[in-house]
Amino acid sequence: MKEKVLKKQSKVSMQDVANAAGVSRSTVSFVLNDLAKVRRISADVSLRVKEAAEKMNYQVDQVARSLRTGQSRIIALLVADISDYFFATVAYHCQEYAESRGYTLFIINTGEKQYRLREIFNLLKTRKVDGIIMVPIANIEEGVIEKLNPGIPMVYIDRYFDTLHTGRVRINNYEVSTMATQLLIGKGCRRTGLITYNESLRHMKDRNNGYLDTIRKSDLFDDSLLCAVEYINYRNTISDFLAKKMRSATPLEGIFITTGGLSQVVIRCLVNMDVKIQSDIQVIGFDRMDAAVGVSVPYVKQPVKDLCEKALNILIESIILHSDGSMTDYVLPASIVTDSFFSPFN
Amino acid sequence: MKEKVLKKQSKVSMQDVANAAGVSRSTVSFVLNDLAKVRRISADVSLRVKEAAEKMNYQVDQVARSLRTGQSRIIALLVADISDYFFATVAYHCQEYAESRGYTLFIINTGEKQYRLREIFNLLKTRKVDGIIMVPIANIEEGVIEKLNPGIPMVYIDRYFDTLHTGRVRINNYEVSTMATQLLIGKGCRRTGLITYNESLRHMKDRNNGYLDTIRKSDLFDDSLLCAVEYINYRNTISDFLAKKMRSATPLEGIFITTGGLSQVVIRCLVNMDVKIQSDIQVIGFDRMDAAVGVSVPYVKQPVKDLCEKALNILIESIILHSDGSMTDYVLPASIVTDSFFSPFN
DNA sequence: TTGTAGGCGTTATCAC
DNA sequence: GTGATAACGCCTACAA
Repeated sequence: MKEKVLKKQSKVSMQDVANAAGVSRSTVSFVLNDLAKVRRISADVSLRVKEAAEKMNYQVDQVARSLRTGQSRIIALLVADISDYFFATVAYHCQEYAESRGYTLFIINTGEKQYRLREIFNLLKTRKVDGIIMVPIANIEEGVIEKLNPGIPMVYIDRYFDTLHTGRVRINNYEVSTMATQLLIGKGCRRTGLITYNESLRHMKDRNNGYLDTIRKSDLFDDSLLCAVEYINYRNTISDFLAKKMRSATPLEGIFITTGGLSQVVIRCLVNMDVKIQSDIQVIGFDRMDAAVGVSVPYVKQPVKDLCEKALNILIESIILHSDGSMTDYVLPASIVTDSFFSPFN
Repeated sequence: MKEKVLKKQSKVSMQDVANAAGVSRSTVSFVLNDLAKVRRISADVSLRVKEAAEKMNYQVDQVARSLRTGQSRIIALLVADISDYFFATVAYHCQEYAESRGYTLFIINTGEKQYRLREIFNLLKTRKVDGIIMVPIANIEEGVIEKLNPGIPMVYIDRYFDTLHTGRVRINNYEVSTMATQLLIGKGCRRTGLITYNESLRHMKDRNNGYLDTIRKSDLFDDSLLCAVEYINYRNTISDFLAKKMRSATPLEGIFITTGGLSQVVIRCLVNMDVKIQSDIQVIGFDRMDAAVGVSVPYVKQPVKDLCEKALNILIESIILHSDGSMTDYVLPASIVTDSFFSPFN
């Protein structure tokens, strides 16, 4: 007979609970999955099952469940660089919120490397990951990611493309850059520079264009004040640029910087050159201002926590509704903070 | 409404490959798991199977495999705070190395919260995670973690306990703190303070004791120069401490700081107070010195990458050998760097 | 209202 | 040398 009375080691299976409660496996399954009411299982039996499960410390085998259901209650976060503070903060908030929604977060570091994507997507597929939150890889071509994704619901966060391929959550990059630039102009800066990445992704183009359009509108455009760097060796590029511009007869009066990492470098260079921020020069940075010691550097503050929650909300909804392509373009407003001491994020 | 056809396509199972190759599932399994030689399967069949699998883009279903084997080729990293730069760097390197060893890394944020551990361990157990790399939670009592761990191989990284409960990888905290303190004394600092956490874990006690023993040996001990902070509100504590000590008639001449986060705060406070680092006061910090703009602050540099690789090596070995308790205490030497500009880690 | 049984895709133990 | 055939633990029609 196939009565599975035998217990394997210390592992408690559903059958064990069923035996203890004197019911069948299916009854246990229904009760523990809160389907007792739907299946009209008696309160008596229900209680007996729950008590037995509790007493035996029964834990659902998620692997077996995944195999059966094709789902995993796992969401993957594909982040471009986990050692970057901004992304690490994204990871933190996604983890917190995913957990509160009953999902496990799987943090994967793409390292900005496109060649890894195929393998990563395969992995996620074979692990039956339910959904993906992704920070697109720098300078990747439109459509590449979607082509590799084997049908897993996905939402972009932070970075995005010209076209809306899939749901995405982001800040109002263009508008906030406009505001920042206006702020600098309003402070009387006539020669306002831009330090940014040479990047094809739209979020960066939006930040750049917010600056450019505003500068042009005020007739202050000067090509030589732009510094668009590559991802490699940008420290030297920035250092050289600033040295040249600050030593000029007509030095920079203001700078807008489009990412947190670049802002760090700029601040350090300026301090190194003994340029007094907020008096010699006006600066507006992006994200964290850890490098801003002794001075209060205004910066664009992204609502990271809200971004993460929204991204997960959209993703989870499309997982539940099986609506593969939730084409939402969710925009949260960023703000400009003028005192950054000790609280770069929140 | 979207079509579900896309989803269906990539559902090629072992049976499909077997059919295509005209063999049985088991043969396919043996061939693809490199057991062809052991099972003495003909080169002919072997090739046929491999070609079929390739052509159909067959991917092993990891969930089904896990259910069958009880393993997952997943390693979990339980990190105390993923938004901390040091730990984010640990995560980065663990991910990279785990991948190169054929494992997937599952990054979990404990958030320093002990009450989460039970649930997390259950999760890992039911997902059949093969092993754990853990940064113990701050101020947790000895033995608590081991009691909750349901038998999953584990290795500690960075932080550790008095007793060797499980394999661990760490730096020579006591020795490097001693070196740092000697360095300060050597520079002529007679009043050298310590800024550290009030923490029961051994790694911190080692850092503190390295300082204390050295200071005492030189007869320079002064209780009032110690600042041991809690994890909450430490910024104000430090700020107040420094303000008081620097305004004193006999101000601090040197400071040793035992973590990266604290170092940041100290630097910022000092700069804010217009204290000139390296002339008014000598400082040796820990880990990253992003806050150190315009000055070169010496700091203790941990070999993060090596720590991670070693931890994974030990863990994977004990997974493979089924040797639950690899009681290795692996110590890597940290060094003291005197120029921290632009390269805090590596 | 509860129980039976089939199957998810793999691996492993047998026979042939 | 190769192929049936059990498990692994769970969910869920479908019976009873």
